[in-house]
Amino acid sequence: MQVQALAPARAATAPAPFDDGDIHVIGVTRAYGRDQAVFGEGEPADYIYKVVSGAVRSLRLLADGRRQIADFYFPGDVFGVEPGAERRATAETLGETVLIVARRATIASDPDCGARLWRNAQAELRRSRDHVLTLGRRSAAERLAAFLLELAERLDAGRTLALPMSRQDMADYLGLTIETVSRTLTQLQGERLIAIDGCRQVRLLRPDALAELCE
Amino acid sequence: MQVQALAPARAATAPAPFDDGDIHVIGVTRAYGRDQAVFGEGEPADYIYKVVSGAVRSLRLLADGRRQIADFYFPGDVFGVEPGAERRATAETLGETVLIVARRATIASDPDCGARLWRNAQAELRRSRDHVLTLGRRSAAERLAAFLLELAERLDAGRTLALPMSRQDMADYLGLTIETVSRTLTQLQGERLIAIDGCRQVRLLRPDALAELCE
DNA sequence: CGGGCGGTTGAGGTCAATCAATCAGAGTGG
DNA sequence: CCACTCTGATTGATTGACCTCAACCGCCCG
Repeated sequence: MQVQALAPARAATAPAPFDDGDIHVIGVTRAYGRDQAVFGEGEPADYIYKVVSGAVRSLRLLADGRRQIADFYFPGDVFGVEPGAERRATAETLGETVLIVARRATIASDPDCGARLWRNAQAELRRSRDHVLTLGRRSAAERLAAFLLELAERLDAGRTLALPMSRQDMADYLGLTIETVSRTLTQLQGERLIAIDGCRQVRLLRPDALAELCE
Repeated sequence: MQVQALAPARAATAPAPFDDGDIHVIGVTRAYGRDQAVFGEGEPADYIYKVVSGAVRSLRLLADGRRQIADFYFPGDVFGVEPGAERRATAETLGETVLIVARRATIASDPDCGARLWRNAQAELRRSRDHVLTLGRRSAAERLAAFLLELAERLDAGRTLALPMSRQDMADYLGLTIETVSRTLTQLQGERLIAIDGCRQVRLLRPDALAELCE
């Protein structure tokens, strides 16, 4: 769980555009190591980011160390766009990750950047609303089922899913403990809804039944 | 908890602008009774709304009836703006409520409506992120403390807070049961952090201590 | 071979849910 | 004005899902 906040990002290469998706900005690609901080809560929000490869978690901490992951970002996702001057959450890489980084001001040069930012914010809001439903009202098994299905969709994986995050990250996203995540996964495996092939690989044997669990 | 979905909204008066705040649209004011549906999940998302007086809850239901309130809207708040064609949640009034209603298309006529929609979505997203932290990682007492403080701020109440919603609504927002909400409020009262004057009125005796509970 | 790390499994504890009365206030009708 | 009812809130007793604490496992790497 240690984050190498001070380790420098690994080399900035030539400028590259935010080419796919609908937010276009000229930026610089940057490679990060595992568990590196991209930005921290309270820092100035001067840059925006787009994931090229790898993955990022956005999280908040309570004073006693309790941790809640608000969202994950995968290739193609834009993150770090905020209306205020200050970051309201910390962003960290999950594994080796490449990002495009652009000054926040850059994006305003886009003629209808407003509409694009809006759609981007709406996509995050939609996920956040699903997340609220999951955290507020679903059981551990239902949380895991919803999580695996969402992940399969966002990663465009078929039924074989390579988990980009640790059990701890899953727990902190789902509002559970690492032990409950582990137990619940083996329970789902026992019910033949999933198969676990090494701890970072899951096959969805019955996506229909998983979806039913989420109603 | 019954919603009078079929009861007609009470009279539409002369056109009125979305005058304050930053989203401006010509619309029509409309009065709703208590617990009336403004729109339902799955319906077409053709209109947007602004609260004039009263309050609105936005909620989702699981198949077995579990209910999660995603957000409340108070005077000045705009809600019902969605990128898709279909509503992803139900909106219902809490008590007697007046809304301005406008066709969704109307808003696009605003030159930089994109930027305004973006700020609006960001405000909702910010609240949703706080909500995720609360649901994922806080105890019942911490949830209530955070809720009361947020409410006081959004309603611009001082220390004396008129709750616009029932215990059931609070429970469904906070991911608790009505019994736990009730018990926890009396516990906070016992600790002299709040005083309860009739079940719809709360005084925050020690907002500092409540804030500390939330870290 | 030994140590470390992430994950799994087990035993027991805890906080909130559930089930069940009881209570308080608002509205109704005698 | 006082029963009576209905609804929402409170309180109590018990249960249960998930957490905590602890041991263990498997894998990687030195």
